[in-house]
Amino acid sequence: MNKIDIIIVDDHLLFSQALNGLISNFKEFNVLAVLSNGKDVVDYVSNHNKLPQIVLMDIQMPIMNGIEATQWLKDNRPEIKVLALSMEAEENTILKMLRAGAKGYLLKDIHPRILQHALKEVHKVGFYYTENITNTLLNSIDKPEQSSAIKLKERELEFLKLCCSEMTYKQIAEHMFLSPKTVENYREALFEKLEAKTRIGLVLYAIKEKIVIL
Amino acid sequence: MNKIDIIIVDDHLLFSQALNGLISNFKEFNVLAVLSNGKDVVDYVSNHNKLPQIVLMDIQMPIMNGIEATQWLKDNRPEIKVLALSMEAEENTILKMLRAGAKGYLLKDIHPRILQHALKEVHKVGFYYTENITNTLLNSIDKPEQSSAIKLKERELEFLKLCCSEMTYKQIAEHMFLSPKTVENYREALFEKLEAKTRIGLVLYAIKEKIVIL
DNA sequence: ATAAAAAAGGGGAAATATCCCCTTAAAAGT
DNA sequence: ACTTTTAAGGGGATATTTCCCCTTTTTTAT
Repeated sequence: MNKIDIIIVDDHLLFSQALNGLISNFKEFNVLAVLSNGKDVVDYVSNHNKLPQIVLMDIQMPIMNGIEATQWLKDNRPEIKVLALSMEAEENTILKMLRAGAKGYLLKDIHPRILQHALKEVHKVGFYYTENITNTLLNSIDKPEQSSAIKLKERELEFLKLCCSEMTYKQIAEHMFLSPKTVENYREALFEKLEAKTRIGLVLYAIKEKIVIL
Repeated sequence: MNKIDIIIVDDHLLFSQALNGLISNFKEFNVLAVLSNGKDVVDYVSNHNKLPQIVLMDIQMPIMNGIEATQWLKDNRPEIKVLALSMEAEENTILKMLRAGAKGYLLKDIHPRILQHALKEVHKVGFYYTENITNTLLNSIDKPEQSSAIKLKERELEFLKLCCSEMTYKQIAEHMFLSPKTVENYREALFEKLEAKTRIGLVLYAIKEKIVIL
């Protein structure tokens, strides 16, 4: 009987190693590699002949996160199924991950048996969506405004991040090598896009959307 | 040879089960139980004769968190050593956990061997402090103000929360039934206490300290 | 009881932020 | 080739924030 090859990607070594042990005990599966960030997956897939059938992917990781890595796999190796495994139960994150191509989304507080079942399903039918995830999707349909849909340009993002410091606009301008007047344009553009009336509003948006992390 | 009895406490079932497998493979240890929050530890310890020598404790858990559970153990069963195992690397959390009586503090991204070594050390000499933790302690000594120790008065807190909205100070004054000039006093007092130079600084503080939740 | 601290309010000035409307040059789309 | 969009910058006015120094009344400590 052929085992299903799996790659585990998680930056918490203790977790990924423990998971390795766990999955290796499932008779259907073989852990091909345990990697610690998205970049490692890209490298692995680019340099090995034997590829995994399933990648069990964390989301928050350094260098290249799970969303970017999943997108890359969808674009370059669509035959590899990604199953997301994260602690993050936030709607936005789930949506981003699914849009990037994940075939399922599990939370880290599930029972090992669920993981085993999910892996088998992903292999057999190509996906595994829990009730949890489905509900989240339903919720996000109900709300008209999906905040994260607002796309900011590189420079706007840079400006927004700087707004979340105690710099004045003049200082921000210097930092961005722009005239204070140009920086004002950025401010006004963001006020409109993000429906903010003051700089505080920009800061609140940036933090809510995790554009800046505190 | 007597094995060292351990209890694992973590609300992420997948992680705790995987950890269980991992530790059970270490020949020196025996996993007595896998529990999912602080309250379960208190119940377990209260109702069993065979007690663990070490509790491997997560921090963020529902019902009763790791800090409270560790404090309870210190007060009621001081012979049981608690080794904290968390993803949270924030200074405040580490300090709280150590003050509550933890004999060490590991991050979840360590190598399994470190965990094994830490458990052995905790059993042998009673504690295991990594370089990481020691540095954090040193840092917190260097800064005179240990953030969460800053105590704000009721009214200051109310004002601070309002600062985290798009209201102007004049509007905040009306809302608090104060003159704009009095509100200015609050602002200046908070600038000093929280070492902020602008209102943005106040907002960042309030969010960091979870005085306002986004 | 009395000194000290806290709470409330103020004057006046300079710096910043906010608003609205406008110009020019480069880039992108068609 | 031509229009549209974007990036960069400006003028000028008003509102808000920030700063520093001050008074009065009420609370709190000793």
